[in-house]
Amino acid sequence: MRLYNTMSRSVEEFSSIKKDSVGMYCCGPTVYNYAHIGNLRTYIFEDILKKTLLLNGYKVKHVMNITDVGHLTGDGDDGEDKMSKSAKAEKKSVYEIAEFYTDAFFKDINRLNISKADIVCKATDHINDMIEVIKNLEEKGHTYLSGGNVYFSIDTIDDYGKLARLNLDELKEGARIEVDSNKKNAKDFVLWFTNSKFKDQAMTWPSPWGVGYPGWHIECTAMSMKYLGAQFDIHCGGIDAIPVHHTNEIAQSEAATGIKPWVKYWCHGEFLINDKGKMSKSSGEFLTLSSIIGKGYDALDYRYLCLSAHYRSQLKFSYEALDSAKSARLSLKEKIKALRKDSIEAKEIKGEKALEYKNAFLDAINNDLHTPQALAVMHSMLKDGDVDNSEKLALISFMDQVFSLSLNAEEKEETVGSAEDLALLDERTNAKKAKDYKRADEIRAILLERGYVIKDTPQGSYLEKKV
RNA sequence: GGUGUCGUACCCAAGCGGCCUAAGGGAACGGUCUGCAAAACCGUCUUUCAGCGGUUCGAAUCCGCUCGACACCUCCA
Repeated sequence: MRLYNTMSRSVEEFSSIKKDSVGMYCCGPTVYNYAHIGNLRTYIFEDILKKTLLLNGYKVKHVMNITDVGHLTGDGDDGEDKMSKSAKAEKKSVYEIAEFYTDAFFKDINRLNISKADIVCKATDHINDMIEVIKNLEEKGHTYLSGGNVYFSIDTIDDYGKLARLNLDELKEGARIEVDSNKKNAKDFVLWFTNSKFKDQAMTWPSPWGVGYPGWHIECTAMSMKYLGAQFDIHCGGIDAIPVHHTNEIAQSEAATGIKPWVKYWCHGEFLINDKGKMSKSSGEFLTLSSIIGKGYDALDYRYLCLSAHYRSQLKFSYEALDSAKSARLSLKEKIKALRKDSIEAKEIKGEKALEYKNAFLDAINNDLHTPQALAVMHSMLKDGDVDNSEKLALISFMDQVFSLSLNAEEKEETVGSAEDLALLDERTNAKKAKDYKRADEIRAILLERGYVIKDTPQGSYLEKKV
């Protein structure tokens, strides 16, 4: 399979460090608020990547962190700790806040059919691992103490900023925030704080440098290496992580181990945008999964929408687009249900035409996760009269291993509607037989009002929940 | 101020020098089916790829300019 590597800015043939197994680390959420659907887009992309690797026969060890220790708010160095801020606003302890939003996050992930990481690790459970990395960096001379904090000195390495291709001379220091005067180089970053900028820093731990808390990047370095080793295959995240977070992770990780490259493939998901630009937690308004579900959409409608665009291009969110995804997904399910209604069992994919579709699908998905094309293959396949129905079902199941749209889910059908509703349906059938269309239409209207749509087939009529 | 990315038909979105007189989906409209609908199926929305100019035998795809959108240089997916 081929995969775009941000490090090389090109699509590369993927090969794992260890034969047949892949180590994959994905930056997880900071749990001080609900994830918005833009955040979720990245996890959907990572899920597609993981499932594509699995489909290609790799064993995947997928690690994701939960950032439950605060980061700064949007107000630069004077800001409040995000966790503390939420805690204060909701009158809960920071740990309660973290737990609450962690649960909410996994609920969202689950509704989106995103498989949970094999190892989910919390930052607060790994403070000692972080301290060990910082000690290591200190011994190797990559750090300095200033103003009570431990900083990483980027001038001690010669390839800082290689991932983002930062041109250090041209960056405008302090363009948007005031430069921390304790820093030797404006791009240096904190590994350990003892001198908190926050008045009521709630989470602190003892360390060789005093009581304090870790910097913003060290957790991913410490935890990824703990679970995946000093060198691993894939590191994912949102595209925004490239210039600062991932750049700093690379700096401190490679400085700590001396092994380069620390990570072989860097994969980043693009943003979901709306007419005002990207959604973001710090700029206030954002859409959560629950809010769109509240508007009558299924979480998987959103997943479908994400799959209809390539993960490396921005996706314009609108309700019109979401409606389109919803209709597409529903009609897909409808067609598949019709295939199943003929009581056909999914069988092996053997037919020449069916194999062509299977390969076309693999070509698409293995070509840098080209989900839009893969979806197009699926649609054409369903329309193709040369593929028999049982093979269609088998192909759907095969493709849905990656799509995860629950397309072929055996739903408890038949029993839609109460006994009373079904009696009405019967009455309508009889009315129709008696050519009493007036009564038949009345009943259809009544059932529609109760939220059911009648589907007439040669085998009889049945009810379906109105959508 | 610096650095990038992008602008595809009504909407979302692939395509990145010839197989493009542009995938796929959605919406809309027409037809088949149906007592009428719904669903399904078939067809139409397609000489056009922000605009202008250039390179080329050939451009949506490369180059230049203009206009517009977005992102990063703070935390952010």
